[in-house]
Amino acid sequence: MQKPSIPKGTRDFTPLEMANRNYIFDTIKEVFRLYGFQQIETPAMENLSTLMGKYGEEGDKLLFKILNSGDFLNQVPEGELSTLSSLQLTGKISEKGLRYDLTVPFARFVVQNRDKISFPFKRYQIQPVWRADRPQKGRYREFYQCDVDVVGSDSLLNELELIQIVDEVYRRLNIRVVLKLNNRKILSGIAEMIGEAEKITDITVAIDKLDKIGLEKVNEEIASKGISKEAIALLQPILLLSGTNAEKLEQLKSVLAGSEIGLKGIEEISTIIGLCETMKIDTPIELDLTLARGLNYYTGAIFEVKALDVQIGSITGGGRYDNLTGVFGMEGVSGVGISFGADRIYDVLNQLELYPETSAEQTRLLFVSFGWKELNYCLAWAAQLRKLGINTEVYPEPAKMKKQMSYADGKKIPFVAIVGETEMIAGKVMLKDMKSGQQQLVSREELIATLGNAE
RNA sequence: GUGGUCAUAGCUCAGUUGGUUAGAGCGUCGGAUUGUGGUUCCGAAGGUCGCGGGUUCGAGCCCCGUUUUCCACCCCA
Repeated sequence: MQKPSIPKGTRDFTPLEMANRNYIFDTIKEVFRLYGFQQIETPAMENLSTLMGKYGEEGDKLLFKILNSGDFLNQVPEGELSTLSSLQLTGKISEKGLRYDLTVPFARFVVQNRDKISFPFKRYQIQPVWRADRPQKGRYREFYQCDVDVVGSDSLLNELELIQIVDEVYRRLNIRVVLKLNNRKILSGIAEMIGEAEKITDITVAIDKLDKIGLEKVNEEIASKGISKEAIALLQPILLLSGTNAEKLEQLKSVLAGSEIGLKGIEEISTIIGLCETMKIDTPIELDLTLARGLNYYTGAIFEVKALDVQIGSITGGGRYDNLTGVFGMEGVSGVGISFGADRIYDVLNQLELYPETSAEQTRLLFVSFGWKELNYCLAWAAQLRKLGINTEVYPEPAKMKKQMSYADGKKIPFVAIVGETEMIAGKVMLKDMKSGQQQLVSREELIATLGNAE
C-alpha cells in the first residue's frame, strides 16, 4: 500500500475550511458585484506562447509547463536530445502551461472576445493560479486570486473605485489594513532625473528593499549595478522622503521638477488621493515610493494592501497597465486592476480568529430511525422540509441509536427527529433539541414551525 | 535557484549513552446502556519509525544519499 500524498505547496480543504473560504469568496464577490463587475472564467491551462515573456525571466521559470500528450519526443530532432538545453527542450516537448495569474489570461480574453465586449469592460475572476515557487509562509504553489479589472478607460475614477472596493472588502472582513500607493511614472521620473533611465528596474528593486536592509545597503546595491556616485547622491532626498502624503508630494515635486513623466505621476497620485479624501475612504492610504512591484507591465498607479495585525506578505496588489493587450495585437487599451489573495486573507482570518458563526451551510435537522419502514416514512417528511428550504438529512440506514445520535452530535446538527413504530402510528416524530436535550412528540406543522422560528 | 530545518499510529507528540516485545493523549471501533448524543468507565484495532544505502554483534537513535515539511533569501498573492 502506498502512502497517500499531495504535491508540495498544495492543500486539501475540509468542510470547515471550505465554509470559511466561501465566506471570503462570497464577501469579495458581493462587493465586486456592488460596483457592476461581471464574472468570467478562463481555462486552467493556456498556450505557453500566451504566458511566456509576460512575467520577466523569473516568471518564465516559475511557470508550470504541461508535457505534450502522446509521443512528446517526436518534435525533438534525431540525436539532439542530449545536446539541447533544458529551455530549448521544453519548447519542443511542451506547448501548454498552467496560468500564473489572472491578468494575462484576461488580456488574452479581451482581445479574443472583443466583439462580445463593450468598453469600459469591468470583469471579475476568481480562480486558482499556479506557480512553481518554493512554498513557505503565505506562499503556495496553487492558490486563488480574486481579480477585478477595468479595461478600456483611463479615467482615474477607476483607480478610485478599486480603492473603494478594497476599503469595503476589508471593512466587511474586519481586517485592519493599510493601502500603499505609488506610481510607476514617478519611478520613471526618478530614473530620468538622475540620468539612468534604463536602470529603472534595478533602482526600483533596490528601493523596494529599503525597510528590509536599510539605506546604506540599498546604496551599495545601486552602486553595484553600475550607477554613478552623482546619480546616487541625487537619489538620497527621494529615499529619505518623510511626512504626510501631501508633504511627500511637495518634496517630490521639487525634486522631479525637470521630469515631465515624473510630474505626470505626481499629478495622478494627487488626484487619486484627493478623490479618496472626498469619498472619505476609511482605509489609511500611504504614498510609498519603495513600492515597486515586480511585474513589469504596470505603467501608472501601483497598489498594495498589507494587513496591520499579521506578519504576512501583501494580501492584495495591483496597478494600471497601459498596453497589456498590445502584445496580443490590440493597441491602445488601458486597464487597471487589483487582485485579492484569498489564501493569504484566509491565513490572516485564521490567525486573528475573525470568522463569523457560519451556520448557513449546516444541516438543521437529522432524521433518526429504527428500521427500513421508518426510513421510508422519514423520506416524505424530509422532502417537504427541503422544499421549504430547511437543510435536512436522513440517516441512510437503521443503525444503532447511539451511532446515529453521535453523527448528529459530531456534525453539530441542532435538531434530531426520532422515528420508531410509536411515532409512525401517531403520524408524528419525536423532535429532540440537541442543545437542551429536551424532546417532544410533534406533528409536521409543529416541526416546521419550530425549525422556522429558530432561524 | 541558494541556505537552514523537520519526518515515529488517522492526528498531536514521547522514546534515556545505540540494547529484549516502540509508548501516550486525541480520534476510530466494540461494550457498560438491544429507543437517545455531547460526560464517565472498560476493552480492541491501528506502526516497513519517510525512502535507499552504510557503520555495528545490535540502529527509531550514528553516517551518507534522496524525498517531504516548515522557514529565510530571490521573487511574489
